[in-house]
Amino acid sequence: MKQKLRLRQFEALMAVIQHSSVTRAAKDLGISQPAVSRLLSDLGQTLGFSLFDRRNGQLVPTQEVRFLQSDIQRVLDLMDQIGEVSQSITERKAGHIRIACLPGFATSHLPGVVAIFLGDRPGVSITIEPDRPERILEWMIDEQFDFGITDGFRGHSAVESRDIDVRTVCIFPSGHRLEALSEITPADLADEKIIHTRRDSDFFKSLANAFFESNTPLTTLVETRQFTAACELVSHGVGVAVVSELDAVKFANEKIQSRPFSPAISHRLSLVRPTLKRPSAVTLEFIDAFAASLAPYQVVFPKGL
Amino acid sequence: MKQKLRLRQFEALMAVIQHSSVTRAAKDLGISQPAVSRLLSDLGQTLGFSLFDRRNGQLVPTQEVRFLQSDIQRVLDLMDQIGEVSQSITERKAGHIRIACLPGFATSHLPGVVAIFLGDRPGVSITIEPDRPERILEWMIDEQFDFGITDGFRGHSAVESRDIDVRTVCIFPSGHRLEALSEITPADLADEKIIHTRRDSDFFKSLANAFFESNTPLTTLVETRQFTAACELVSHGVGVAVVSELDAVKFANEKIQSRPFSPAISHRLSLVRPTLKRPSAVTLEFIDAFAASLAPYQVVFPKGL
DNA sequence: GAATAATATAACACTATGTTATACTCGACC
DNA sequence: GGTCGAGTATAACATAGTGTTATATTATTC
Repeated sequence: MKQKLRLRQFEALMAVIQHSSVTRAAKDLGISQPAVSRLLSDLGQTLGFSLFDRRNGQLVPTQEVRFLQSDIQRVLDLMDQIGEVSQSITERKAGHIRIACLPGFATSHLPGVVAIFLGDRPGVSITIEPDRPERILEWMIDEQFDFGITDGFRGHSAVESRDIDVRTVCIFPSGHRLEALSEITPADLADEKIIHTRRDSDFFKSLANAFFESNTPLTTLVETRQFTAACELVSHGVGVAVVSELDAVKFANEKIQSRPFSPAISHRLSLVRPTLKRPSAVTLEFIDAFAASLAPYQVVFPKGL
Repeated sequence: MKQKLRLRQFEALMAVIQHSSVTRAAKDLGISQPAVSRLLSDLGQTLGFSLFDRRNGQLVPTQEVRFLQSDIQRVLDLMDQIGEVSQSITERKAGHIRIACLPGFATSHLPGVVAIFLGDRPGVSITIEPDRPERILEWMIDEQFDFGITDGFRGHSAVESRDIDVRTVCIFPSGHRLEALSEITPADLADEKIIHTRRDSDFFKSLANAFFESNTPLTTLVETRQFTAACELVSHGVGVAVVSELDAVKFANEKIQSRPFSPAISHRLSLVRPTLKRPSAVTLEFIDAFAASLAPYQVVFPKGL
């Protein structure tokens, strides 16, 4: 017999083994007895050996069948599992998201968002890969990741982005004379050594421009890539800095103080993903969840703008 | 969609993933392109999400599909495996045989037969369980074993047996005065202390009868259940014995000699199996192979009997 | 924008799987 | 031994899954 093995036949077989009776198996499967009867005889033909022996009116599986039984059960279980997983996927309860982000996010803001997101979705898993913006951009273009969190993004045809401007604040060590002020301007920082981001970064340019506009010289103390590093330095009393409010709140403790900076300078984050690659539903949900998590820190533009 | 997941759809899916093209997948599966096309769309409907994205004319599986891919592949592999195993079973190349036997067989004659039998059948496995005849009989009745090798079997409705009479020989230590004889009679053993099997065994009764007929007293030295033990004792020079030729040849070495015994006494072995339980094809093959292996030791009855 | 290739859709054929009706098989019981 | 009933197999037919060919639609390429 060149017939193919069919799942339905296996289902019938296992049901009959379980119930030792074609009639009961049929009832269990919710179909008629003759249907089961034929499924079995077809299967027997295909396999080439008899499946059951009668013994006092009971059907007992032959040794050959018992030999195959565990494999057959495994197939049926796997099929069920696939069904369940695909169900989870459509309900956005399963899937995998690969996230590339700036190092600062990997350690501070992102984990909290991820934890909440996964809490409700037992089947979802997430990979987080922190690196420099240039590398994140590459990864998006290569479609190696589903979602990226970066800054200084200039746009790219293969990358779709959604920009979020986050408020920034001036931070300084506790007990500093600036503590007396409720808002800090460049002029207030005239005599301070400043920790700031790289000179080629957009954020530095905005900052430098603010100082230039108020005719205040900007004295560099440390130049760093990351706001986190700046916060760390300030908390050790090394100097003052203007950083994203997002980072400032993570570092808020007795050693560090923050005040709004005027003129308001925003730090532009870009939530990016590969344009051409169709994102999975969970990925989109995650991006939304992440964007929402940033809302409290987001710059609210005046309506007129 | 309440549709059921079908194997054929999975086959189509994997083929398309492999070839990145519906047309090539169809060619690979040996069916028409529209058939594959519909299998995919049906599967997509059932699963509830799209399966592929087009990219430069290539079809790339969505993340959801990749998430399920390994499970799907496993199902297909398992189905193949089941097909192959069942093929092996019908070709008598796979299965399992549970053998219960007398302890003597487990160590001497049986392993050789098993080794040759398995050599030609890579998928077959065998369990050997040595024990006393009473236990072997129980196991047959309970159908816990497929095949038993025993002696002193009296018949039982639930057990089918095939008796084989094995020649017996008289064994004695090398250098013994019996070495001079070409055949040994009870009279020759009149002054010997004899190692023999239990008094309630059939074999002992035949032996005792032979002595009785020739008016020779039978002096017991050791009473043992097993021929193997008797051989062992004889090889240590303890005494003489009449044992199955089967055991005698295994112990044939410089320390031990054997001669035919007259009158000829046979040792009746019974190859047994559960009557009601339909034996697997490999089991029957094995029983035949085992019976054949005993042929050289079997008593040839005169035609007139 | 036309030509070509790939894929989807339509209409239909055959097989798997379901149905109901009915015949067979076997142990229980008189 | 004959009858009964339970369980199972077979027959005849309906429906859904899976195949076909023909054709429309869509994507890619020049």
